Amino acid sequence: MSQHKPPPHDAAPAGERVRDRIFRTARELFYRQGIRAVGVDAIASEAGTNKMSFYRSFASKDELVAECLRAQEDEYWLWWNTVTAPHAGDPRAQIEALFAANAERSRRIESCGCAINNAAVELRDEMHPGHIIILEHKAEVRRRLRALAAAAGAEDADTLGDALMLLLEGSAATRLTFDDCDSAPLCKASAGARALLDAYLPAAGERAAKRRGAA
Amino acid sequence: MSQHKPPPHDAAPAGERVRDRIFRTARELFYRQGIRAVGVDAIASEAGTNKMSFYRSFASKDELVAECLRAQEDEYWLWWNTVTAPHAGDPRAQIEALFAANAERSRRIESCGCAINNAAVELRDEMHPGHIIILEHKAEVRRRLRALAAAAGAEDADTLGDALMLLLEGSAATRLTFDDCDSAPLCKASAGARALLDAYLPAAGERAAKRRGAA
DNA sequence: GTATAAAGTTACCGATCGGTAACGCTCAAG
DNA sequence: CTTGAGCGTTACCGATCGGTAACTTTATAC
Repeated sequence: MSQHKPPPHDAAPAGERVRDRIFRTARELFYRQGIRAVGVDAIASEAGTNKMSFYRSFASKDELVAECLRAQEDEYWLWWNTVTAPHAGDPRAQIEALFAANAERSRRIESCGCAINNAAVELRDEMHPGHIIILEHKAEVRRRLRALAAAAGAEDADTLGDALMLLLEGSAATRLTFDDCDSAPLCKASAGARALLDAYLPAAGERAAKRRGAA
Repeated sequence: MSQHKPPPHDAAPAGERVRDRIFRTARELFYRQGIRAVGVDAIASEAGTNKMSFYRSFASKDELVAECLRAQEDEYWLWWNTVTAPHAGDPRAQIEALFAANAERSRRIESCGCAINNAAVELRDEMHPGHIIILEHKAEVRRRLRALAAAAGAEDADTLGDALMLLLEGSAATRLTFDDCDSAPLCKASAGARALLDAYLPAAGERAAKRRGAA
């Protein structure tokens, strides 16, 4: 009985602390099965430990949830910045790159839509520590999309930015109800975004006409 | 001790049976607080009765949830048909009417987005009796939007239909995270839909250009 | 008035929930 | 070698969950 754990859990970074294992496991389970559907017992045992170790690392389940949401937000902006960086100075290209990357990511089988939107559905209590994180994150997404629309020279940047956001959020929202990744509605989000950009960016009119004429 | 109940619950249709009261109360609570957040005890007592009467009318909570989803779907198509009927024969007008009515409804303070999408987030278990209802409902929404796009003469009807669906679903999804009804992103869904229609309906090109020129 | 169905009432079940107490082991730093 | 942090283990708590048994009361129909 020298070694009790024949690393039963998927690829764990070397030297990963118990807290990190719990955290990673919790994010995975919350995302795949829902926050309310996963108890702390399930998280702990799936992470190869037990409830006591859980509560040595986290004050409560609610606090863990909030921390998961913060991590989700950080990763999201990291993703956002990575996707847009190659097109610095070209706001339209940045928007199109966001939609392309979003489609690519959302189409993956493991995708269950937007973790933060899903959390918004499950955490209706405004006193939940994760509530404010959700609101602020979505407000920032909106702000950035509107800013991109303005930078691209849109006549009505706020309308364009909001419409783009609806396409993005719609992509995430429909992900759970259309499991065939290759024919889901979200595959058309990029096309929709392009049409919106053509409609709202003054210099894009002729380009759109040309493309339509060629098709 | 002649009368125990001084009608403590909001406007109840005369002669409403206990089962109907429970059902109406459950739909309301599920929608406002979430399905998993509401127990059968809470439903029963909020409906002015108790758990035993609940289980005399419903086989289980899961079956009640499924029945709520079926009712939600019925009401949705009733709404849809009512909104589109005045514009029979004019698919584009029907689409625009759907977006206008959707915005009007979603902007109401009591709105918590799409009950069926919210259920999809909470009921991840594919064995739940409500799961199939959700999938079929969304598939039908998609089918109808694509059909409307085709009837309107869109070059790529499936893409237009799907893009419109993303706008609609995005409107619902963002409802929970933007509580200011008058400035929420969903207020721009109609404008986005119009731009998409202009882009995909061949005869609409000049109309859009004229509108943009006049603006 | 009586039969019958609908609904209220109390008490209970096993399971699970989030969360805690107390103890023992291991391993690395000093 | 000692100390202490980190972690595993077992047992437990009160609350709530979905669901049921058995009995009583009320209202309706004939």
